[in-house]
Amino acid sequence: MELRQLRYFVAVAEELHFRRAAAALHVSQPPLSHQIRALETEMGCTLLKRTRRRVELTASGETFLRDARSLLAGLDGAVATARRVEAGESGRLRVDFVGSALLSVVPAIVHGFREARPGV
Amino acid sequence: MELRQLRYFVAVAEELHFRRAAAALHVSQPPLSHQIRALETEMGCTLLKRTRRRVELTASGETFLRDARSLLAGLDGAVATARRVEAGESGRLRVDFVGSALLSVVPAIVHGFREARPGV
DNA sequence: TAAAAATACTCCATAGGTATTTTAT
DNA sequence: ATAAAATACCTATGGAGTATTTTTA
Repeated sequence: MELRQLRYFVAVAEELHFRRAAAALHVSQPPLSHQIRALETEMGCTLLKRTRRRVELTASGETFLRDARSLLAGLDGAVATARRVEAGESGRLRVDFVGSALLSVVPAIVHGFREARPGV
Repeated sequence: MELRQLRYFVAVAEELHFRRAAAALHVSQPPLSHQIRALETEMGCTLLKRTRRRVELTASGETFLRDARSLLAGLDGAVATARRVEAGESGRLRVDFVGSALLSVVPAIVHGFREARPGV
């Protein structure tokens, strides 16, 4: 399985139309159909129900669509995080504090920092 | 970016050795080096620091390794979930309950169910 | 019958292989 | 000097394109 197949699947699931999805992806319709079928074959799932006038999501398709979107978004986030870490390497934060701050201020700062920069 | 690159990166990060990672992936070393470099170029990050005797992870590499592993695991989970939904389609669960259970038993069941079948 | 997806085939981009060079200790 | 990654180059798998057929409402 490759990310291309997830991206193609999400596009078809959003358009519910292979030709329009293909246009949105800047590819032609047959390769798109082929990749979706390869994905379904590998997963052993029928993700889309094709009828003459409409394409609709099956139950497993609905489920996988949510997960695929979340994975693609997670990937974007992971790349963005890595880039921030890369950019911050030469500007590492120096934190000095007195002992009494250890159990109050520092944990709060760290907590906020980790929320702002997930994965760091 | 493609999943192959994430899988290759995780393999190299685990072995910290291109040749051994290539062997584990059943590919040869040059294509592996090439894919890792393509990944780094696309991300704009130096994920690995290559020296003569050792390969080591940079800060962004450490961060991205955690996220890549989590994404790959998430993908496996998503596929497994979709397969369970596919298999369960003809056996959907019917739940009946009395009003008084709404605020106690049902939430507990749903909670346990969602833990057992993430994404459903 | 018409609009849309599936097939058939062709081509080419690129993933992957082999041979070799470069590099760092 | 040597072990390991990078580079150069070639091959071939499979992703993508065009033309066409099949399908079903």
